[in-house]
Amino acid sequence: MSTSNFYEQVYAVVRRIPRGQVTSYGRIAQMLGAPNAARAVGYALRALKDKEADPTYADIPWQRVVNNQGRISIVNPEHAAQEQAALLRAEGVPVGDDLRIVNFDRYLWSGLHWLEIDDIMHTGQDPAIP
DNA sequence: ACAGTGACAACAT
DNA sequence: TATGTTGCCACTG
Repeated sequence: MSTSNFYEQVYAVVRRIPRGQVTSYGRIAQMLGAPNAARAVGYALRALKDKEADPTYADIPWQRVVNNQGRISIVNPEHAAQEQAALLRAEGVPVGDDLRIVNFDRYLWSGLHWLEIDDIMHTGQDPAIP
């Protein structure tokens, strides 16, 4: 079971990323008050692959999260990176052949502040947090 | 309890 | 610019 609070917080934030915009693992970590947990954020998204069957996690726009350089970080499986690139392009985010988002700063999501996150996690606004 | 893992990031060459 | 190295953190068996 992986109903860990950290994972759920990551998912709650990712759900808020607007279509056509992106953010980074590190920025999400900062929003959650754990500035050094960027890797853990990536780990949380990686874990989604094992939750595909659960509809609770079916609507998470994981493709909108890239590394701090505006580049897709998935290494394997092979096709995964191309899949993420395709999903982003489909929503208007230009991704170069080098898997880097063109004009990254232009599509960067402003993000959430800790007060908003605290609200989301405590009022049940987020579908995943009953 | 503890060592291993990985969709990171910052820094050093 | 392009690699390589090091620190980090939450989760897993």
